Amino acid sequence: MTVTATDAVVAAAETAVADQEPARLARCRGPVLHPRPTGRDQYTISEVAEHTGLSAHTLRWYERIGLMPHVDRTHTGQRRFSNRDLDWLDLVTKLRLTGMPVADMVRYAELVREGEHTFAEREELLTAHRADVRERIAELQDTLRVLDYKIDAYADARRASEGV
Amino acid sequence: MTVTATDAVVAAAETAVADQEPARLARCRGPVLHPRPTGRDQYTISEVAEHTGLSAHTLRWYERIGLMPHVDRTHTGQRRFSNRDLDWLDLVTKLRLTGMPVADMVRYAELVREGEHTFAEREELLTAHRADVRERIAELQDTLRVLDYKIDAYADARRASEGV
DNA sequence: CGCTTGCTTGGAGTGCACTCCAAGTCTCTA
DNA sequence: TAGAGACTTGGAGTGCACTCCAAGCAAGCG
Repeated sequence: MTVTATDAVVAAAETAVADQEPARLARCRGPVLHPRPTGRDQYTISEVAEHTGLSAHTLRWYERIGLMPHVDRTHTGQRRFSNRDLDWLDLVTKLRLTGMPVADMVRYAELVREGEHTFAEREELLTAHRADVRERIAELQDTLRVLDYKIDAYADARRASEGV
Repeated sequence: MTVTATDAVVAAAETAVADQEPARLARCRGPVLHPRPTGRDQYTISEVAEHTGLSAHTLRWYERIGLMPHVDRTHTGQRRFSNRDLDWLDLVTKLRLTGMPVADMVRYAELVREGEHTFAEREELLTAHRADVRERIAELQDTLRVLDYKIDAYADARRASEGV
């Protein structure tokens, strides 16, 4: 497989998001547990597992079902993940945490592999998922109100019985 | 099974949340699709399925695994759900939508059956779940930012190619 | 009375997303 | 160079939350 100009453009687009993300979101999180070592572009499967929190099993399974772009191999066939692979896994992990079905992520991965002419469909897919995510946030906040109410009720009951 | 004073108190506490909820949350939703008919306290399983969006299979299964309080039966053994059952199902549905495992909901149902002395543990259980929900909202909002960024990028690409 | 439709049960089946296994190969450290 | 430990594969197994099935009972209608 050769790397075409189109591939490069797509890859750049794909990578840009992950690249700019840590900076934007840094304030939301504590220190990253397993910072990516700088100046390296080769990771064993267990290093990637450690870094992403996915199991090595899951990483192999992702590759089997077409959710990973082709991962480099050593001359003896062992996987060597690149920083770009890690970027991709960061995105996949985010989408997974927001409940996107694996089948949809595989579809998205296919579109990415197919090149630039799938931009429109990718945008559609992500837009649909964004609507989902927004709905789910609303549901969660809905439930949060109920939880607050009930927890308050139980706390009141506790205080009343302790205070007597 | 007799209804004790404790049961009544607990039931009132359980019901209160569901009762006050539609009013509070009405602004967030369109018209309710299947409003509960007034002046009725007897529903067949298919009516409840229609109302809650759960399947009749699922309702029977909820009862089997102890997620429903005992449901009344006709003299021939058919289920007749009460308004209180519907209130309970509303809560269960909310908790389920926010990803509470069924096992945890069953545990909560048990605590409710056991009476007032389990208030503290119920509060704990709900508080733990609330923390979960908050974390998940944060995750979703995190991903929302990434989605916005990527969708924008694709939209820009589309506009650029159309505008040339 | 027969027909249709709805309800009952325990148990089996489904789909998703992993998760593990067995048997063999490779890499690293002493 | 020997041994520990990490890596490989296809396929089987797991856990969750339903989802359906078969066989039978019950209610309402023409």
